[in-house]
Amino acid sequence: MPELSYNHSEIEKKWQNYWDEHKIFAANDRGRQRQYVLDMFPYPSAQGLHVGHVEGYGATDIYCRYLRMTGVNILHPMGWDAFGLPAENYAIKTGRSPQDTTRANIENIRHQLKSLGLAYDWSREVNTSDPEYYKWTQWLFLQLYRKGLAYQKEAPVNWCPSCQTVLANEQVIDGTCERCHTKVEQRQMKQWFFKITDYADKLLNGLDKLDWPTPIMEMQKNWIGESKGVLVRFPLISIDMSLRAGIDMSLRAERSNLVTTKTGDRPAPSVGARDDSVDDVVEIFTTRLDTIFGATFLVISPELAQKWIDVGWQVSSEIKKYMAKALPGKESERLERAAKQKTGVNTGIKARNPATNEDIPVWVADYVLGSYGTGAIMAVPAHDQRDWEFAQKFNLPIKQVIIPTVTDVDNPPQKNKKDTVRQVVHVILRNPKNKKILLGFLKDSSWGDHKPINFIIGGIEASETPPQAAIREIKEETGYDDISFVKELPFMVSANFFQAQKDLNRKVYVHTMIFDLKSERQQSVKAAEVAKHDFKWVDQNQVGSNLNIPDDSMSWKYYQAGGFAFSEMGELINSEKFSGLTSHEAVKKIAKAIGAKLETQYKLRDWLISRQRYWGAPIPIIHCSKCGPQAVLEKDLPVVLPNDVDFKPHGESPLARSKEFHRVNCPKCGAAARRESDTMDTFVDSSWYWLRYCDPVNHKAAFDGKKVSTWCPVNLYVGGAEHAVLHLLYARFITKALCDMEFIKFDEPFLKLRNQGLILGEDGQKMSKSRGNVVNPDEVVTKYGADTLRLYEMFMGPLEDAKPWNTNSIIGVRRFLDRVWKLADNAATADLKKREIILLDKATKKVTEDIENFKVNTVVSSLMELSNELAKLKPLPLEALKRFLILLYPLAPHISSEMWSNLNLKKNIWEEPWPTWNAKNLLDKEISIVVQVNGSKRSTVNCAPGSSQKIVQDLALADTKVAQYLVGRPIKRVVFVKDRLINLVVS
RNA sequence: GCCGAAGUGGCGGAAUUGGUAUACGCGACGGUCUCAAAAACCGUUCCCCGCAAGGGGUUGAGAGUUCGAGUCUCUCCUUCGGCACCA
Repeated sequence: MPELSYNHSEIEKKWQNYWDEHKIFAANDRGRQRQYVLDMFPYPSAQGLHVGHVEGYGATDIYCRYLRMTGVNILHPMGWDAFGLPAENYAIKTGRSPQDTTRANIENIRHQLKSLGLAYDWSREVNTSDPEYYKWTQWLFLQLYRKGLAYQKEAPVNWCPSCQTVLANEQVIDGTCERCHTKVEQRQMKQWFFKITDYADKLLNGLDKLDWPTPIMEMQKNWIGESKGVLVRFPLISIDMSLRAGIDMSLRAERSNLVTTKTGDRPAPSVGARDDSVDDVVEIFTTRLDTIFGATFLVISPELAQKWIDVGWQVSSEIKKYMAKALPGKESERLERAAKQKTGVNTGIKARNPATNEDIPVWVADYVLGSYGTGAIMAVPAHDQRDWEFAQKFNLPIKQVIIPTVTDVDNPPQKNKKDTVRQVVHVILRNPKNKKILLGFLKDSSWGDHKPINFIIGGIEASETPPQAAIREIKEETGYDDISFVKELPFMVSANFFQAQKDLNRKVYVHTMIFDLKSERQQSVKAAEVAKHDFKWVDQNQVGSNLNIPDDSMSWKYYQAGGFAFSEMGELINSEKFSGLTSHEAVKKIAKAIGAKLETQYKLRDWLISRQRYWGAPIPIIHCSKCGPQAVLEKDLPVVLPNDVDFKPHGESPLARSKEFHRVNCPKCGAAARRESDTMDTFVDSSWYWLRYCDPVNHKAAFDGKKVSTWCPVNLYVGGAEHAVLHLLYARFITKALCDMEFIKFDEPFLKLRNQGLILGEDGQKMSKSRGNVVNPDEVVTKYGADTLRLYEMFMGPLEDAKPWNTNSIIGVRRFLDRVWKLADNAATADLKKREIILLDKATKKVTEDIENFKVNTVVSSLMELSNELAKLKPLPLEALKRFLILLYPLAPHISSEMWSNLNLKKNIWEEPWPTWNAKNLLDKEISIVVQVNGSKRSTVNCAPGSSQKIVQDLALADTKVAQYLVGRPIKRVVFVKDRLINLVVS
């Protein structure tokens, strides 16, 4: 423990009280130059704040204190994300009501925040569990309900058996509950959803104009999961069922809300609405229409199969058995099972491929999801890995329709040479006795340095089949004549290269033929052939490293893997008149030819917001047996949580068992009705809290539009990255919805976002109670002070990085503050010398720019460097000390306020304007310039800033260290960078 | 498997965005003060050769672009985060 030169507890408390009492940080709605800087509000947990909070909150505090001194009026509020499960679970265990524990936790955390000296406007505090707040959360629900953006439906939902409630997709992590990591089950339940899918495209496009970290934007993009493709209708043949009335055999009608096209332009329900369908039709979605000639079967999801059964499809017992296994399954388990091994059953139904007019079998398999696209796919095993695996397992035909085109980089096609196309055979000749493969090593000098090593190669003559050509080439080139044809590799490749010997560019289509040697009998080979290449038998596992032409490398890879799906784009083959087109061209042309419809699909699902729990905002709906679900009248809000309930979860909300709560009259007909007993996901509360800060005590509305436009959208938002697809996505959705309803005038809530990284324990692991590596910020504040803790957390490294805590390192920061404290001992009135002004102006520039860019770690370094320099000055001019204290103030506000007040000046330190610097002062009188010879540093020379190349070059040439490198080597070139370096390039 | 971020001393990390790599701090070592210890202060501290002057090497690995690469390009390796049968 170091000796402390100042009493941090005393002075920190003193200034915290002063700021509080004088309301120094209250935001002014009428101030000019406004900025809204927001922290993600905490959940008031019993554990209180952790050091991770301090990092993010500290960073915004520094930024705000700095901005205030530059004359900006800041809104920087704080509040409580107070609803949620832990309080309720604690109530179940102890019987203490969530209201009580939450209140106590808030008291504690508010105290912690104040003890860190964070400059919040406490008059705007919000608490999402306060009826004055959740009244407006319920109001928000009603607005969405009226707009058709909140709806109830029976659907398979994620059920956490431990939390006894449903979860949103975003809250399921690796098939487990994000809270308790219990495996999530699927249940069929009637639940409330917000129609976030209506905004899929807007949520995606809106990202472009935001200043957000790339990883967060990428995560949102992936979560929204846009893919552009087409819908293709496959007529069904020989389906054995009683309904041939033109029913759209896809899941689309039922799930139309999930297929998002343009907002407000959703497909009409199509059951019975098709007048053009002669046969029943199954519609599939594909992004690879270019592969349709390779669609050798069709797969429907168990969900779609069930729908067919529901409308009268008579199925075999085999299918029934499969459905029983595949369908009711909990989806996570189903996926797990399917990942290991594909399963499925042939339905016996045929579908007509509209491109080939071939009839292909229709299978049911659980690797096709009922919840995406149309619930049915065309399977193209040659070009899709999943279809490939399925085809392998069930012995279904695989037809290659896309060919990869490779270019031989060693012998690339050349400009102004004749282009030729030909069909060729490449032969993999195997010796079954020793498993060796015959490779040809070309000797022909026309190939230059890059002599091909490849299989036996030859052109296919017009009169030949590929196997015939292969036999001929084997005999001609190698003399082996006792051979047997095994098969053609079902994978053609195409290669482009320049053939110097013939002086032309070749594009070849490679048919790879596999042959076995029956015996080693060999005929003699013509001298001309012998001169061209050597043939060598190469061990099977050496083949890959020997081959040096890309087409054979690729074929060999395919051969060795036992085949794979080639899923990249390429050139079409075996596709009738579309053969020869690129994938890209083919999509449009085939779509036009078969009448496929362009469509965009999203992975995003609607937001499930009901929770079967107590500690949340009740959903303001009344169920009337006559009138159906009715919105609670706005004048009757809030629907208040009853206090006297049994918290124990039973799979329905505890509220359902409070008669007093659920017995109501229908607001429409007045008859006895039942109040909705589910509460809302807490992410609904937090999706709009930042709006309430602008007008926190409004009793008549959620917020006043004018007050919101005063501050919003939020200029800077700082918080953890774990909310990437939760809170941050939901808040954007709610903002867009409120904008469309004209409650607000902007459609993005947070213009600039920064994430603080995780603070890890000293062991480099994530902090957790079970690991025992949790650091309590209160202890650090008590021992070293809030200024030290704030400074240390900033000094650890870049804001957004994950950083391990190191208790030892804190001492360095505290030592720094102790030295700062002692600076005052040497302070005296004295004029600043030129050198000192340069020092201060340089530091001012660095600190200012780094704060603006959130590079707070280097701000601390700069302040340390500056204080080390100032400590050498005896006496230390008063103006220098003042400047230093101002620069330090945003980071360590207590010590700098105290030292400032000790100087007996008129104003408080935070009332001072932020210092500026004079660009002229940033230059030293003399600077050192690096002298390089051929790019290596050899010396430095000193000269005045701005010196010309001539001056610097003369100095450099006069330097003895440089001279020794120039002996006998004339200077070819000189690179001169003003004020930085000179590089002498010699031969 | 796919998407993203990142690899620099014993450790946390700097590097004016292509121009003196290792700032600042921790730790370690040596010293001052002390009966002693702690604290504080001063000095040394990337690696190798050398008594020294000096020289050589070094930013996960390998190639490339450039007068010059931690920084740009490609390939690969490792770690972390996200998604994962999304057709």
